[in-house]
Amino acid sequence: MITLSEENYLKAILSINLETNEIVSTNEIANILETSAASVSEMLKKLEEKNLVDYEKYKGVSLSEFGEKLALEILRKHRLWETFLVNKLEFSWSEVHDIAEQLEHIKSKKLTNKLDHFLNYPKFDPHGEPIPSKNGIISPTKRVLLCEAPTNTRAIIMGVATDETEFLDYLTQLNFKIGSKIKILDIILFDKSMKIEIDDKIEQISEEVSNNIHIKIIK
Amino acid sequence: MITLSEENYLKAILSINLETNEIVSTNEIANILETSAASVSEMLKKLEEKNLVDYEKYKGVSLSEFGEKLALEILRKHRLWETFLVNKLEFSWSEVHDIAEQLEHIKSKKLTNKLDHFLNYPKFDPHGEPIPSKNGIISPTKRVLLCEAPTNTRAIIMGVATDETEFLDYLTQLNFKIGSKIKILDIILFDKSMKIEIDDKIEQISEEVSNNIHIKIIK
DNA sequence: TATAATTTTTAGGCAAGCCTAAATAATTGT
DNA sequence: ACAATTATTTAGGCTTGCCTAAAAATTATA
Repeated sequence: MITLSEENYLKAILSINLETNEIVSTNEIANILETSAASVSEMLKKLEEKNLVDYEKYKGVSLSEFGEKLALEILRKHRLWETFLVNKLEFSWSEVHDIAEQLEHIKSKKLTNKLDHFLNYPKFDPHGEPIPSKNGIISPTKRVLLCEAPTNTRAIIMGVATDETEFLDYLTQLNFKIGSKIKILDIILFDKSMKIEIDDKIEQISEEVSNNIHIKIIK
Repeated sequence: MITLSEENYLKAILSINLETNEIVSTNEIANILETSAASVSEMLKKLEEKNLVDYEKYKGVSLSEFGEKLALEILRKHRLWETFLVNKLEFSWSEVHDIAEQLEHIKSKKLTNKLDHFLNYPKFDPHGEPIPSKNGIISPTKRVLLCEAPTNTRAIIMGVATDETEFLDYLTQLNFKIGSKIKILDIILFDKSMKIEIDDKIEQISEEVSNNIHIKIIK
């Protein structure tokens, strides 16, 4: 059995490694977990014992195959729960992290998979971070939302962040489709609404809409 | 801050007390928590320190006002999560307990209340146990389901256990309403379907239906 | 009511996970 | 290259929550 602390160490190692792609140092872990380097050293020895990490004293640590599998499961749970909190319980993006931090430790594969199904197999969490699949596959790219792009950006629509019928109907009406090429002509400071060029027409969309459109920037 | 172990002790004391209405003994707690009486003694001292229980050595323990409040919150969370798992994620009644045992320790009042709202303020969990309200009010009666009553029972319909439209429409069609007086005329052994007398008419309903009707037995 | 049986508490220990201080290894700058 | 700095590990201690064995209190029984 893996303890809650061990799970947090694995998660920390994974998240540092996803950022740096390098072997992870004791201090980096200590910073993230807000603990002492001494405690980290101790724990790394235990994780090595359990074959969850590959650790060389004074050199650094990386996840073993098994450790990575577990860490990805925790990350998957974290991001699925965040999605649940925002999409189903109507929490705002900013307040879900601490709760998901607790929920990610709930142990039940069946629960995770049923939650995934209930949420309609989301690919990104409410922060735009990719959700690892059941098999531990994780997209390397953070989603870019239309609302985050600056004026004059040219982009291709990649997906939507919500499946609400009203929203999808509205997109159809605007002729916004996966693959459509758009250009941001203007962003109104007051309400962050956008003037968008699409198919040689100009449409104005609110932030609530641009917030829910996933794009890839081109050129 | 209250620890996970402490929460489990409070919950154990509450559940024993709800059954017996008496001061709770060390051994009873040890049995429920599958731990030693010695450990229980130790913990009771700590809980007393924190004003969570009233404890007299060798005599027994009861929850303080504050301890009871916390224990009811945990019970509320447990039963709300069970309801979520069954009603939303389509778990069966029998497999949710262990998962809810984990979920009940998630700390966020806002989450609990939003979950309650999302579930449409259920009064009973999938096992028919009453769910404590936000203010810690808990109905003293376990729900009785129509499917659990024997032949010849006269009863009044008190509520439904699901809000599915198809189900509610069917009830309307049968003229089953809150307050309707019914009598169980016969229960078919083979499929547990019931012959019910209502308004001088006789209707036959399947177990799936009787399973979802909440009654009060009369006479 | 005195003794036996049971229940509960105390005493002493153990593992997990944290800490600080001290020692050791690795890295950096000259 | 080697001294100074920084990073990491080891040593020794603390708390929480558990354990077993023994002692003390309570309850049951003869």
